[in-house]
Amino acid sequence: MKKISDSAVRRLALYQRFLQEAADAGLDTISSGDLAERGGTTSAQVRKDLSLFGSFGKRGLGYEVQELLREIREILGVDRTWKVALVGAGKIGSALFSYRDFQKRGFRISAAFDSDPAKVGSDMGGVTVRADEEMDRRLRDEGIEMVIVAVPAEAAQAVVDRVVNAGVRAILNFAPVRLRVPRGVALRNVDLTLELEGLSFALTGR
Amino acid sequence: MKKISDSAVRRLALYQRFLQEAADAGLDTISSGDLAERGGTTSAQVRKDLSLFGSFGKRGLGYEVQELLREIREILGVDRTWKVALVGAGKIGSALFSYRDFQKRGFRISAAFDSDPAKVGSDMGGVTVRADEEMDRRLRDEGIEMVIVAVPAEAAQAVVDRVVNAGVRAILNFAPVRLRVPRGVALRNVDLTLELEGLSFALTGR
DNA sequence: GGATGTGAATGTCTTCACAGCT
DNA sequence: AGCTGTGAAGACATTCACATCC
Repeated sequence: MKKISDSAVRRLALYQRFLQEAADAGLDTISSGDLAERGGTTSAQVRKDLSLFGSFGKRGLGYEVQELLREIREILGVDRTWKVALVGAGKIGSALFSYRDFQKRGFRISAAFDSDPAKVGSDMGGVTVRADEEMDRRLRDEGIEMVIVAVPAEAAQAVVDRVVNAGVRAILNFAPVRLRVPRGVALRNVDLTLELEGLSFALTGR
Repeated sequence: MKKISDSAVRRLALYQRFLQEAADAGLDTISSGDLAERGGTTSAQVRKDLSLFGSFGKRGLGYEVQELLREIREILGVDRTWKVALVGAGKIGSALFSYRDFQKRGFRISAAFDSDPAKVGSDMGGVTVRADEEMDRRLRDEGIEMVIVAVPAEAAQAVVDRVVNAGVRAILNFAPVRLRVPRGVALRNVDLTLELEGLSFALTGR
């Protein structure tokens, strides 16, 4: 098991998206140059990325769209459905819950939890918001594989500890804190304020 | 104007957050080691990052919390308020609108636009959602400096073209597309599905 | 003594350039 | 002829290690 950089994985996910578009447009083959252009990278980068996993192209021709799409989906593990739970049914949480793309791409949010009694029991598109206390048990019982954390910063670490303890090994965190997870648990952060601060820096220019 | 890497900027924004916490906790000085520990990096990295902008520490002592905080806020350009507009008042858009941290960190969303007549005219915490057609003029008139794009993927590029044309030079994009912007315009993408796909890859392990 | 600031060393990622297939 | 696959080169980022200063 080679070590694949985070940026390579991101690009693969992008290629997948472009390949899907190309497939929808009825294209049969696509070259590394085509993929590169759409992804804002170079053809060499595309070929290097793909070569990490095998040789999928035909020299002189390019890549067969359907075949490469299938390969990349398998590599990314998105050739199946993932069971996802949402912790925190506030504004961001509910927005994520009804985010169409998740469903479309095979990420099924089949459980939701909140510590606010006012929210517990409410229905979110077929899924009932459950009490915080039920979380640990239900995560296991329902075989949840990924958790989206959308709770206040102060609560996030405690939630994550419990989630990890319940056997979940992938976490997408929206709370603006640096979380600690054991080795072997995948963690991605979406830090909205950080992004705006990055823009601020770019405008301030230094 | 040196070239500063994206990751360095991200880390600076993190240090800023930790410094704020340290300040709130009443600490006077902090060492690169302390900052590193909280930020999941190394003390050498912290010092390198800071050294890109100057020498803020005292040997043998560390950094004076208040002073370093002030410096970093100035470097990032967050020692002021930014005028932000939101385009797309759907689920994600409205969630972002009421995201407390933006306000708290000096990002004031003072305008919102949507193309859906049903949403136009509605009030979002003191800001009235305006029609899409009014966007270009209002962006200029209100001196908007950053725009958050939360529209469907198909609409995003057109929105961005107009926004750039209206003089905005910083864009935070939530639509799952690769946008084209002219040089000189800062663009950050928050691609939620991409993040989940990254987790999927991590779990699938290859 | 203790922590910074920084050149040098190392490691990682990207780009180049071309041999090798189709 | 065209485009892939890939070593080698180059660029970039991180880590080391130590002289420097408080």
